[in-house]
Amino acid sequence: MTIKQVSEQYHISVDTLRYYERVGMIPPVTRTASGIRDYNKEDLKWVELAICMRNAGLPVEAMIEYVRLCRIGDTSIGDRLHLLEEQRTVLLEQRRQIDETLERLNYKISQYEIAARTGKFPECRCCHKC
Amino acid sequence: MTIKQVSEQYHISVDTLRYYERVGMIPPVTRTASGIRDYNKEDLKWVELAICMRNAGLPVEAMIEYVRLCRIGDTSIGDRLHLLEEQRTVLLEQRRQIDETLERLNYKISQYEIAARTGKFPECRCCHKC
DNA sequence: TCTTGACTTAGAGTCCACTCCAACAATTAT
DNA sequence: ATAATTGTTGGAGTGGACTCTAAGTCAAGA
Repeated sequence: MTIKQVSEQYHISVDTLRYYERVGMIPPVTRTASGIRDYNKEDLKWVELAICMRNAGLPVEAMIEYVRLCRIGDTSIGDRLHLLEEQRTVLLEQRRQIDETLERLNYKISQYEIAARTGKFPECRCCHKC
Repeated sequence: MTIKQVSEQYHISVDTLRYYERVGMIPPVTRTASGIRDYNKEDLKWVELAICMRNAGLPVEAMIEYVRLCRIGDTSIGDRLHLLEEQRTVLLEQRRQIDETLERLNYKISQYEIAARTGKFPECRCCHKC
């Protein structure tokens, strides 16, 4: 699979795909005899994982470290487990923060909906007059 | 309340507090006669809101626009409601993405726990041998 | 009064995660 | 065969969100 096809399938730019490989966020991709990238199934799995992690906001650095650990073999299993658990903690905290903000947003939106209908804000416990 | 006290109370640097004000992410803060910031209750509410939004990962730009709309008065209520709903959509999508990544992470972690105990991976449906 | 520490601004610097560019090589279409 | 497209690299540029520095002002204690 060419870089362009991968780019289209995963809605990610070819520049970003090359960047991920260059910095080690995914292992080196399979190449044709003439040096052109030809993503195989496993390469795609790595791409998918990288995109998933980045979409959740995890740092590129963490993926680079994970890939590095994978490449040194079985002796790094404990370290890899530790890394994954750390990133899970980060995501759980991030989700908690999002939920907190969503609650605040929902309250503000409800006040604004009343304001939009009635022309003025109700008895508003909301911060700074909403 | 001085900038330093606010900085300590909200675990945010004084530089960031000044930056938020400078770019318009919060309205101008109350000052003493000699020009020194003296955050009052309402100023603090704005700081709190700004921090909450940023912690959830919402862009500074969105808060700037919200503050701008608030400052032009009641005619912007509809626009403010629209902005808040947009940001809520962003957060819901972000949370969905985090949940997806958490699921993947949890599966990988479970495989690694087995591997760490037994010394090798179980029949692994996980991508790239975990 | 003097020193110490906290405050002010404007502007420069940093870090992250891309994103773009130049110059060239390989493949595909006509 | 040639033109267009897609690929390659190394390196420079960008945008977002801070973070730091310089040069100076203000306030509280000895």
